[in-house]
Amino acid sequence: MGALKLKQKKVTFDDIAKYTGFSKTTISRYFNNPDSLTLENQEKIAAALSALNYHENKLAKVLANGKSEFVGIIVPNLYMHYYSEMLNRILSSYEQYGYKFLVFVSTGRKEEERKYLKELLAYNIEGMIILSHTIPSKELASYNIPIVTIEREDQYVSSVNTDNYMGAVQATSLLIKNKCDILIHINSEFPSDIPAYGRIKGFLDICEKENIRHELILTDPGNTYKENYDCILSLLQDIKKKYPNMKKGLFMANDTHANVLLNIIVREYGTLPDEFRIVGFDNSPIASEAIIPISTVGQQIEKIAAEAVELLVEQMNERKKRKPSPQKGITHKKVTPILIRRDTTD
Amino acid sequence: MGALKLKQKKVTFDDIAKYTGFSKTTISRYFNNPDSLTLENQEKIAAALSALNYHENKLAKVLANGKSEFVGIIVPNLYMHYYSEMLNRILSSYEQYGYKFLVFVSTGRKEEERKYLKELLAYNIEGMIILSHTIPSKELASYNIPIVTIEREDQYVSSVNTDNYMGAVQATSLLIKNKCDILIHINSEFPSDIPAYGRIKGFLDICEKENIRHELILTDPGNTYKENYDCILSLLQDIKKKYPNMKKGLFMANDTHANVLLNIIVREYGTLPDEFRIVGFDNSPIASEAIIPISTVGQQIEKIAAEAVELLVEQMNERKKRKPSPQKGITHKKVTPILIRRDTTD
DNA sequence: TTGTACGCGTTATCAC
DNA sequence: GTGATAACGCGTACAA
Repeated sequence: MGALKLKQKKVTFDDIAKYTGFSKTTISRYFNNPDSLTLENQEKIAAALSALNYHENKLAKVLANGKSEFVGIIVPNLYMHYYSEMLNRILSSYEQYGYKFLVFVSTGRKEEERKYLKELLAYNIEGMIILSHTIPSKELASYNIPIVTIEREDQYVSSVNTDNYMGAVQATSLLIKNKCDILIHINSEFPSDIPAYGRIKGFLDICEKENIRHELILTDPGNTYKENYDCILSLLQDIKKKYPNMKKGLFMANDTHANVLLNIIVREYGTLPDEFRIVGFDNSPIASEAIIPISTVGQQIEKIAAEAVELLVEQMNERKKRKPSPQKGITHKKVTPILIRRDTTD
Repeated sequence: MGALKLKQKKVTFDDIAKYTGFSKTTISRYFNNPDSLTLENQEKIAAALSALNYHENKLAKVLANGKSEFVGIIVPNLYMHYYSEMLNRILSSYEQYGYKFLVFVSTGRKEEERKYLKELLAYNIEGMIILSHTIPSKELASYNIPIVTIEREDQYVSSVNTDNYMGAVQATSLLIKNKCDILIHINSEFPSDIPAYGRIKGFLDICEKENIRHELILTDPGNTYKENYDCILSLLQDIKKKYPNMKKGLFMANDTHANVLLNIIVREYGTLPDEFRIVGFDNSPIASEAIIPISTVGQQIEKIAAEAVELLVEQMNERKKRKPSPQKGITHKKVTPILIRRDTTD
């Protein structure tokens, strides 16, 4: 062989062992149980490590002890601030727990998402956090691995969700306090088993309880700004005709829609007339960046992420100890949102 | 042992081998070179796989053949739309290339980021994509592993960047065509070796070439909306005093700042007076969601991500073939941005 | 076309 | 406190 390093062979415990005169076992112990070595020998090994420029190989470690320190994540997308911020917070938990995250973005197609799950399992992930809505929780549960979902259907798995019902109650109550004559909630149609349905229920319950005139509008406003705009513009025209001379309290499904509505109104009136009060949902950046800062129901993304990771870590630790594992029941946590009053309400 | 599965031992090639009467090798071939088996035997093995409910173990595979199919990513944050959208596109390349992504969010601290790099290397990643600015490219290059950076200092590594200079040229030219009397570029101070510096240079070059009166304002407008607002409000007041009765063309560093500026003006005047023309940068959602849709220089995030992944894949493939590898020189790609005219310019 | 034997780099289980 | 040796699950010469 020539002089130059042709293969860049990696330094292993074996090399360290030969170099120091110890056995591989002792080198392993240096990392996993250093106190069992004499200080002198610890130093010898430490010197060898830097002399040989050793780099650890976690894959070999995983194969030997089964602990990959991997967590899988599947998010629906990253263009919605809610998801990217949630991912941000989840990833940041590395500092605290040391888990590494394998991240997939869903296309919404079941078959592809199953491929993701298969890949994740092939890498011995210890658990996963699912935000995508594609695979039913029953199927997720069948994988028999620690799972926590966030803000999605969660009948058969552990989850952390915003208390959407309470959020809607807060928003609706604020509009009532604003002395609105008619309350309108604009949202999309979706099944009653996903957490966001609580927003609709909360709105209806409070309106009925307080005996306030109200209307629920369920429609699909599309995915682009233009589609949102056209849809909400047409809704607003109907509303103005239907409820003239009444103070209208508009509870929008999210801040993006609230902003569209606000823009339409401000472009027409030059300002937000007293006749309209608006509350959004999420406290995404657009709510504060809007031409008139939007009152909104603030999801506590940081807290949700923290609780989700904590819950998952608990389950993963559980699994490392017990053998038969007493099938600890699933846990559903709720995080209460915070009403943020800005300038689209009194 | 009791009757219940206490350990959930995983099915391995050995189990399949015993079940079918073949050797492990043949099972391995079934996956990696199926054509070398008779069709009959392929079916036998396929049957065994589902009978025993086999699940592949990629970690073992990696340990044996060295190909982890892992790519590491370090992003500065995910609250900026630019980064989350870029991550989105990069992750989506899984469909095309099959690489799995280990994602870290930088805290900006060098020591911690080195820990991330160490972790990534410990898992035998085949390459990495770096968006964070923390570690100098010289140090990155020393890791001696395929690397592509995006929109950051890139002297010693391959990279894909927006052609910031051309973007600035387009924005500035648009303001000139709008017959502005004075052109102002508001940006932050940063070193001249990062790509974004091209925005400043492009602005200055065109203004001087066209002999247009101009001013460059370098300042740190802070990280929150409030800080942005206060800073830009004060800047605007100065500008109005300094250039009364002149048509002012304002080229902002990004759409977020452009939106803040726009909001300040619209709140004061009720609209955007002809006296002000505004161009942002990035084409982030806020540009189209603003009270008046903002003209901007659109970064082609999807294209940048695609080029970055392609470049990285090339390098990773290169490395799989050659032994001494002729140290293929580093590559710097530039993607031209697209000027998007909306309503804050004529 | 199929099988044998060993290597990948670490941990676990016993010994001493 | 330290060391042999056998896993962990799969790939790959080499042989047959």
